[in-house]
Amino acid sequence: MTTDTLKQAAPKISGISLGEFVLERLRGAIRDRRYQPGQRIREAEVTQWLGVSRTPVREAFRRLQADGLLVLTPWRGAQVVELGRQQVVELYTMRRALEGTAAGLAAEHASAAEVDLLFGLIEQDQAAQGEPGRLAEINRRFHEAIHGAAHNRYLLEALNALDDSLALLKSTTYEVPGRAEAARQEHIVIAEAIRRRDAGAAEQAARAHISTAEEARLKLLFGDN
Amino acid sequence: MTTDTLKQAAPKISGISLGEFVLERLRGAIRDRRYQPGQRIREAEVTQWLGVSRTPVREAFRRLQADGLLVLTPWRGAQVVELGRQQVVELYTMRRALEGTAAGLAAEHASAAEVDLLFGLIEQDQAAQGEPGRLAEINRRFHEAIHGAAHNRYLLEALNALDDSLALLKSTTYEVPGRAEAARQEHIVIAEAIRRRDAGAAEQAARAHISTAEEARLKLLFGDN
DNA sequence: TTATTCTTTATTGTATACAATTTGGCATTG
DNA sequence: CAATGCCAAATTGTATACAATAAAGAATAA
Repeated sequence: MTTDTLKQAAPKISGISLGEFVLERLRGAIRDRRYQPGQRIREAEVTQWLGVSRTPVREAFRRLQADGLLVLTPWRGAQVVELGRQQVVELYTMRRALEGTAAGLAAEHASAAEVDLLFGLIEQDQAAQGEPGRLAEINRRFHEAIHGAAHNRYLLEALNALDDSLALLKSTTYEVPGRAEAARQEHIVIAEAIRRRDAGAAEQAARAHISTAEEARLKLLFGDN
Repeated sequence: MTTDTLKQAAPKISGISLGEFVLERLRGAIRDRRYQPGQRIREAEVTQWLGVSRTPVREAFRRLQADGLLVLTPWRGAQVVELGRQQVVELYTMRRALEGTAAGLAAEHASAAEVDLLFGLIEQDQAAQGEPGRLAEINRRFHEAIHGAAHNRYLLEALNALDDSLALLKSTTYEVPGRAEAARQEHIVIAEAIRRRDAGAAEQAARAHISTAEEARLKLLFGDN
């Protein structure tokens, strides 16, 4: 078995359906790279792992296909998506557009509490110097805060799906020397534009932030320079 | 039966799976409003309509849920999504962002043939004056041409999903007096920006185009002014 | 009569049996 | 030895039986 040897108990009385249960477990396993890109996932495998029948497993497969995490080939089943260089570039192009839009909308719609949250996270970031794990977590929450402040459910969904796709990529860009400090500075520029309700500046700052993140990512993955 | 009385023959030797077959039929039925927003779709109904078992029907339901066309409630099954005013506004916000991005990318990446196609469609549009059906079709192809010229598969997918969602709305904005002429002028501005490779101008023009379309749509649906 | 509880029925969630298809190995042949 | 065709095993696609749940109606009591 690829992931666990233990058969996991499926929720018997839990409110959610088995399909949802399997979906979340699989999504988690892919996010954590317990199923790696390119790897084939057999139905029987998941069936034994989670102690459910094939039906909910197949339902989960369909959802993950729609989210762009699995490729389903007829009669060959599911494979975790593998991202090539071109696809990474295209994903970052999408992310630049969506994060820019989110930042712009946040500048228009964010509540005072949401703005405070952004600056609170910047302070936490300052305090977490040199701890890559915590930095990545705080970074995630900073972006989630902006996504939420945009108050657009479709945009939020699209950004979540994008994050899942980017989780297919190995490691974090915070491993690049100096990336953490650069990111914090960029975050400050974005947050300040949002605070002064300057949608255009917030959008541009967010786009620039994603562009530098993309640069770091491509360097990390493919040794670009 | 809501849609057809005839039992449709499922493809026996066709290459695609029954799940895909059901998916496309259902998507079409929702696009054509044979299943209307808010309407409940029972599995047994589709089962009899298309002459397949419940399994492929349920697979199709899952995909349509992921695409935002169906709401699946546990133990209550599928309902076609109903869009309220707020959701329409949020969808158009997304569309403004994505169409703007597509136009900007098209300005950077479009081939000569793709640019020619855009202007060809503008000429066809000119010739189809006063035929709302043909105008809507040409409009669709114009936007598809831009989406394709952006050369970004994730963006393309997102725009297609968005189009499906907007198909949930009744009628076309071309019913608004003067909308056809305004749209053609806006198309020309976009196409010319793309031809002279001005990404910023193309993005702004596309955004403005979506904004006027949104205005027309809200007027049509909710009587805004 | 009205409210409430129980029962029945319709509908969806899950498991499993069966059919269709692919894949890998083996034998056969050039 | 290499190439090709065929068979068997593994795997997925589909149908269906059964379980769980919710919704609707009937019966009873206040």
